[in-house]
Amino acid sequence: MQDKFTKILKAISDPTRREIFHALILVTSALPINQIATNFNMTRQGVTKHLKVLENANLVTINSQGRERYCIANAKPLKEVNKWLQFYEQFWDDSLNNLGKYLDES
Amino acid sequence: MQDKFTKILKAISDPTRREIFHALILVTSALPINQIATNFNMTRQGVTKHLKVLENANLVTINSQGRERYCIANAKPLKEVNKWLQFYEQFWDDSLNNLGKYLDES
DNA sequence: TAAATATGCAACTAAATGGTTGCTTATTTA
DNA sequence: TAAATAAGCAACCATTTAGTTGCATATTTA
Repeated sequence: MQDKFTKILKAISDPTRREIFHALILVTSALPINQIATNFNMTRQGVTKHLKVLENANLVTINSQGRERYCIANAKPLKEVNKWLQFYEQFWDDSLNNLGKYLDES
Repeated sequence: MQDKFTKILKAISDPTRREIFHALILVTSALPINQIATNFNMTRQGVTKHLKVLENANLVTINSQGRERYCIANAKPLKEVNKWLQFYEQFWDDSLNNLGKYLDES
């Protein structure tokens, strides 16, 4: 299907998913799907779909407890995005760019 | 349509576009569309479409010179992604998380 | 000026996305 | 045990996406 990194970026490229992820990060604890859904102007199934995408990117972990499914955010995959960005930092930051050139020439 | 930040994330969430962007960053100079297209296993029009998405996210700047259109990469919008990630760093890095807690309690 | 080159534009396609509704199933609770 | 609650699953829909082909246009170059 899609490589892990692409899944992560696709997951966070949707504003609603970023909102869901952010809300889950802030509460720090795990929340049942219904409780998450009530906070969004969308059907439960819509939210469930977004949660599935986040889960697939490992940005959310879901585990069942009785009839409820508790969702908790996991920021770790974002490290990969950060790592990917690091290479480009020298190109957006001119002073770092100069440093890069300096190191190349020495 | 879409907010600027979402456009940036959507632009880099496609592997082909990341490749195009990366190639452009590496050459540092501006390249005509045809020259970019020959390096990808895709029609010129396909590449053009991707370039348009990148241009829309301001990750690529295009300017005409005669019959050619020169494309150059611009990494600056990636700063915004970096900034967005900064908040979540405390949640993926446990030591920072502890620091955060420590600061909260003091 | 005629041929070649670089590109744009439009139409089309298949698949993915973001969302819905309707119904079923499993677990609680009264 | 019956009603209420939490959720899954499937089908559907409109829009976007990633890509194509075909053709027109503008600029070079021979």
